[in-house]
Amino acid sequence: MSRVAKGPAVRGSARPTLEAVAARAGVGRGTVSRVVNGSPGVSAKARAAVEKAIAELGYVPNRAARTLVTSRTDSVALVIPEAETRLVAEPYFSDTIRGVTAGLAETDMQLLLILVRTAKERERLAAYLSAQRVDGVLLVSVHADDPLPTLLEKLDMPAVLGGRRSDREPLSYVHADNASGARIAVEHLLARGRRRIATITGPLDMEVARARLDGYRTAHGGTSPAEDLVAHADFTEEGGVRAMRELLARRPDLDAVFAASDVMAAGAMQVLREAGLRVPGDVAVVGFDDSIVARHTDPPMTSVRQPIEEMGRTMAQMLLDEIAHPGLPHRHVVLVTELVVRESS
Amino acid sequence: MSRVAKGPAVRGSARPTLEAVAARAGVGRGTVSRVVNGSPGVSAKARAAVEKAIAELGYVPNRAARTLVTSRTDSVALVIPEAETRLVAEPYFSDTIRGVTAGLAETDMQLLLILVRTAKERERLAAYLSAQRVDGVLLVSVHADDPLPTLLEKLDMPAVLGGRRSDREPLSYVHADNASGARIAVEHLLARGRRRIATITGPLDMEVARARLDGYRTAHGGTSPAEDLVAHADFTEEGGVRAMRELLARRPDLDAVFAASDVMAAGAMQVLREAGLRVPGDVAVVGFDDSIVARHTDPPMTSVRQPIEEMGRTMAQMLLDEIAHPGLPHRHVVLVTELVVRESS
DNA sequence: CACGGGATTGGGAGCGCTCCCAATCCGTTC
DNA sequence: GAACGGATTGGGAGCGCTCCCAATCCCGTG
Repeated sequence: MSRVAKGPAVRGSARPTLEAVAARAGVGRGTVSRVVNGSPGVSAKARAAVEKAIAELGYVPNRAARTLVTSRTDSVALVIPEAETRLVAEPYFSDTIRGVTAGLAETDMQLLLILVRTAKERERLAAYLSAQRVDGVLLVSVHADDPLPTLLEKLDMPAVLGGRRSDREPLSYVHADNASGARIAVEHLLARGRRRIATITGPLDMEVARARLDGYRTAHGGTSPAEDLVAHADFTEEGGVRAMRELLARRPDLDAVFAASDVMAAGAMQVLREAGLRVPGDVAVVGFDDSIVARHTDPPMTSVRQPIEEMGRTMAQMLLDEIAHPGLPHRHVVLVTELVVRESS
Repeated sequence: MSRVAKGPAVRGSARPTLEAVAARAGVGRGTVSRVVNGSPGVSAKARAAVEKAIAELGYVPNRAARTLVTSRTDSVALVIPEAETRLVAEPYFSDTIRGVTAGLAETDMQLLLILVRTAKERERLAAYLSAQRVDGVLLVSVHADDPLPTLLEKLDMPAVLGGRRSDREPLSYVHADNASGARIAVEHLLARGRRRIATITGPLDMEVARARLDGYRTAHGGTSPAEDLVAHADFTEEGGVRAMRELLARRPDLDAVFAASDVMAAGAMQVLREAGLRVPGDVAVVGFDDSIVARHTDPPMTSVRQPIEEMGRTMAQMLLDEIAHPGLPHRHVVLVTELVVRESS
C-alpha cells in the first residue's frame, strides 16, 4: 500500500532480503539464514530477534537465490501422457492429482504438472529433466516402451512410477493389485454361476492391462478359458464397443464380460443392449476402476475399485523420501483393490 | 557416463555454464547471453560459434540464476479449489488442464498446479503469490467471496479467471455463456411442449449458478416461472437428489427439470425413477456440462456443452499476453455454449 | 590515410542466498 | 585470574546469469 506505484520494474522489487532482516535484527546474515532454515546453534535471544524482524518485514526467502546455491528446486514434476487424460477413466486423473497434492501438502514442494502429447514434447521433457529443474519426478501410465523411466534412472534422478512397466521394474513404483482385482471380479462372476466369461483387455503394452488379463486367467484356475473369449481393446469406449461386437460374433453364448476398464465396460453394455441382451439377465458385466461412469450406467455397474488417490499420496511420499535420502534402495508398494458390487452382475 | 560417481553433491553439478560456452566459443559471456536470449547485435560469425559450442556442450541455461537477476520465473500457477475437483463434473478438471497446457505448450512456461483445500492453505497460497514466485495466475471456480482475486489485483499480478465473480468483474476472465446455454436448454423443453419446468440451481454465490438460473428465467419470457419450481443445491449428486425430492413434494405436476449440472441432473433422474416417473415420458431432464456422466445415464442425458478445453487454452493465452504486456487493460472473453440433445428430453 | 560513428564485444557488478571458516563469546576449571 | 573449549556469530566467497557501459572493431567519408 505504501509502496511505490506499479510498473514492471518496480513490481515486487520492494521485497525485503535476508540482509534487511539481519540489519533489523541486529545480527549477521548467517544467523538469519540459520533461523530461517531451522539450523541448530542459534541462541534463543538471537532467534527471537530474527523472528521478530522477519514478522515485521514480512520476509519471505527468495527461492531462486536459494536454488542457485543449493541446486535444490523444491519442486517435483508429475508427468502424464496427455492421451491418458482422455482414455483412462475420468476420475483417475483428478484423483491422482489430488492424492499427489495431498502427499506434498505438508512440505513446501511445488507441483509441476507436465502433460506430454507428442514425441517432440517427449524429447523436450527429456531435455528439461536432464537440466535438473526439478528434484524428482512422478510418472504415471507408463508404457513398456517409454524411454523416460530409463532416462531418469540414468540421470539418477529420484522418481516414482504410478504403475510399473513389468514385474521386474527396477524403479520405485506404487501400483494397485490389478491381478487380484481382476481375479476377484471373475471369481465373483463364477460364484454367480456364470461359466462363459469373456474379457475385454486394455493395450497389452501396459502392465496394468496384462495384469488384469492374468487375473482373469488365474480366476479360471487350472482350466484356462478359451482364447476366443478374450478380445483386445485400448481402454476407450469405442474400443469396448468394437471388442464386444467381436466377442458376440465369436461367442454368442457368452454369459458374462469382465472389461479391464469401466469405460470399455460401458461401451460393451451399449452393444449388449443393442443386441437385445439384458444386463445382468443375459450377460453380466463387471468393469474396472469404479469410476463415475460405473455409478451411472444402466444398470449401475459392478466394478473393481483401486485406491487411486492413495496411490498418488503414496507416490508423493515415496518421492519425498528418495529426494531426502538419495542412497535409498528403490521401493515397491502394492495397494489392494476391492470389488464394488452393483447391479450389472 | 564418464562423470563422477553419484552422490548428492555431484549429481548434476557437471552441467556446463554460460561461461564454459563462452570459453569454448572464444567469445565473452555477454555474447553468449545475447545469442541464448535472441537479442540483436550479434555478428553472424559470433552467433554461429556460440551455437556450435552450445550444441557441443549440451548447454541449458540455469533457470534459477536467470530468475534471480530478471525476477521472471517463467512459470504460471493454475489454482483450483480442491472441492471443485470433486463436485464439478469430472471432465471439467482434466479438460481445463489440458486446455491450459495446450495454451502454454509453445512457450517454455511451466505450469504449477495448486489445489487449495483449507482456509489455511488459502492463506499460505496468498503468501506464496505475494512472494512473486510465479509470473501469473489462472484461477478457476471463483466464488463471490474469494479473497484471492482481490489480492492478485492489489499485487498487480497478471491473472485470468475462469468464470467471473459477477458481471462487473474487473479482472480478465474467460467464461462460457451460461445464461444463453440455460436459456436454450429451457427453450428446448418449452418447444417440446413442457410447461411446468423446474430447475435445480448451483450455489448462488457462484456466478455460473446465478447465470444459469437467469437463463432459465429469461427463457420463460415476460411470465417468470413460479418460485416453487426453483430448488437450490450445490452441484453435487446428493444435492440434486435432495432438490428433486423437494421439487416433487412441492410440485408433483412438474413435467421437466433443468439442472445446472449433469451430476445434479443424474441425482434428479434417480429420484424420478424411484418415484416411478419415466424420463422423458413423464418428466424431461436436461443437464449442464455435457460431461461423461451425461452420456451414460439412463436414458442418455440432454445437456448444455461448454467448451472447457478452449476456455483453458484461451485463459493461458490471455495470461501470457498480460505477462508480456503489463499495461494491457483487462479483457473479457465469452465462449458460446450449445445444447447436445439426447434422449432424456 | 586519418577520422567519425554505428555495430559489436567483453566483462564488472550484482541479483539473494547458503556454506564455511575464522573470530568472538562465555562459562568452567585449575 | 588465566587458560580452555564448546557455543555462537559474522561475513567473505561464490552459485550462474543478465544488464550495462566502456572498449574495440570496422566501414565509409573527406
